Amino acid sequence: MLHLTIDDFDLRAIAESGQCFRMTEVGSLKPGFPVYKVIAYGSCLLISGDPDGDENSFLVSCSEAQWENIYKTYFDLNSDYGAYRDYADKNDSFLLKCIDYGKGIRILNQEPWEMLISFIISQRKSVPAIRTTVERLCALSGDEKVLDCSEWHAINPEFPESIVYYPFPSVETLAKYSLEDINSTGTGYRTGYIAEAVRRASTGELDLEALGGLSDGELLDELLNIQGVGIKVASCTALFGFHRLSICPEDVWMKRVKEQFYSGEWPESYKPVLGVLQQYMFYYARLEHEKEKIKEIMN
DNA sequence: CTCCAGGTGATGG
DNA sequence: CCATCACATGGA
Repeated sequence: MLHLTIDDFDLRAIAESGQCFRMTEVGSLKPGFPVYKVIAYGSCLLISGDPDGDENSFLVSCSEAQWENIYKTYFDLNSDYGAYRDYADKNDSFLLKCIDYGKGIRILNQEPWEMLISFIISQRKSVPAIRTTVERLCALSGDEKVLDCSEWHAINPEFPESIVYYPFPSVETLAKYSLEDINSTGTGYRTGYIAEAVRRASTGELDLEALGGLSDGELLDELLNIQGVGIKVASCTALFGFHRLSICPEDVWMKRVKEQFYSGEWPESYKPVLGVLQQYMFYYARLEHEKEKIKEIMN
């Protein structure tokens, strides 16, 4: 277990801002200190706030070397989010409110292949349903790994001693599955889209690694060539899988925000980091909506 | 049981 | 170009 000091970093805001489906709460060290399980790049990390430290103190389950080599980049900790937030216009009270609310958000550096498949699955599904289907797709491989949690269990006996997890399946792994296999995970009408993307990736016709060198526009065009990938899924893959921070995925929520607060057009000055600003807005809009729903139920 | 979910492609004007 | 519509399933 490693102790770290991390500035401008909010686990909940990252986990709940709709960018990843495999970062979930798995218990807590004590009330108010949830532990998050993060599955990425073939391994699994536990991370939580440090009950004995200040708000910038965190505990992680990996070694110093793993933290430096994998997770610092994964959590995008070498970027200055204060500089991104400075793009906000001082008179844009809506964005300032979102930024205040979502301070600590990071745009994770996730794997392109996982993003592509996950966001194909995401269309017309709720986030909990997406998580379920992605987990089932990962478990299909039977490639069961076990994470030792004894140090966490020692702090809180209610925390499990070990956690089983499955890495996200590679192209080669997915290529072994039949349509029925894929469909059994709950992919519904998107099963054919996934199978076709897998087929193209396994023949080399689709080479995601090679797309990293393209411009934003070229990258989107290549992604849009994939069946079942429209502008929304392509944008999410570009932003979350290729870290293209100027690309803004426009779902129903962002369209509403754009109409209501920006008269249908994003300010030109926001465009270089619109993907980042969008993440603050999305997080705010979604959580405010949840609050409204709760109010309705109470009345 | 009903309703809806970080959409997309096909079809028809 | 824009408006509709079907689409499979899980979660609430």
